[in-house]
Amino acid sequence: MSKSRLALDPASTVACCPPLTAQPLSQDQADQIAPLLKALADPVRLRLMSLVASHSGGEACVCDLNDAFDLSQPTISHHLKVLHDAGLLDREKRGVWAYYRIRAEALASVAALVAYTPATP
Amino acid sequence: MSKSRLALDPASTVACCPPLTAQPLSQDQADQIAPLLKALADPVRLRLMSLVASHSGGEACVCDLNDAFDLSQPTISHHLKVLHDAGLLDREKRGVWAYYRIRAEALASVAALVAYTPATP
DNA sequence: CCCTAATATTGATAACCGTCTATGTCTTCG
DNA sequence: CGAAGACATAGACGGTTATCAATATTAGGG
Repeated sequence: MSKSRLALDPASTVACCPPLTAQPLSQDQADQIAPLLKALADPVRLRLMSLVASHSGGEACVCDLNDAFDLSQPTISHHLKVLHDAGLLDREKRGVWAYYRIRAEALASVAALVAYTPATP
Repeated sequence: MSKSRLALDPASTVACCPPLTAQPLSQDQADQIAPLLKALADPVRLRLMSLVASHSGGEACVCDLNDAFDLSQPTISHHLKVLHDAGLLDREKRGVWAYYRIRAEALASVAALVAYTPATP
């Protein structure tokens, strides 16, 4: 099943797919990448991603993230889990704190998908 | 009443937002762009988008799209409506047939969001 | 004018999702 | 050890979604 890409982390197998506009996606390709978009498709999770990404050092502690929202701590924890399970965030526990950081490869997969390659005449 | 077109001023649906990795998204920005991702975040709709985009002439008739799936005609019609309402597809009725085509600006909004602008040291 | 074919809409149902409260698991510190 | 703090997990609940069968709508052809 090796996709012959630069595999930095074995766990993710983050797809995969040619641009939407290049050729019809197979069902398998669509099934692989849809979960990534689904994980992103929530306002809270989008803000979490942007907070993590733009935090100094490229990582953010849950304690910082909780304060940015009017939501309960378990709710934020749930959203972080969704993003982590989708392969969009890495988690590292250091002492009592948990730090999250963007998985650039996963974002790149989405970017490749929605890249608009101009004309199909 | 039928609000089949909610905020369907096309210009307003093509947000909006800086790259995820550039700075924290405001809640308003997140609320604007999340629906686009939500509309995309389904395997059937991803395949519909890619089928439309890669069809000759840049447009596809529903009659062509139905045959590509093992789903009922109303289900495909529903997914096309979701994409249309999100501003991702344009619809044109010609005679008995309905033709859909990609709204490049909407896709570009998503592309801008997930674009990975390298390091924030 | 009806008949047929192409899409859209409606209404129902089962599955899923976001949120909360309550509780569990570690880790550190006194 | 035992208490406190940071985070995760479990379970419940209301709202949303994907799907289908049935029906409505519209357009073109006899």
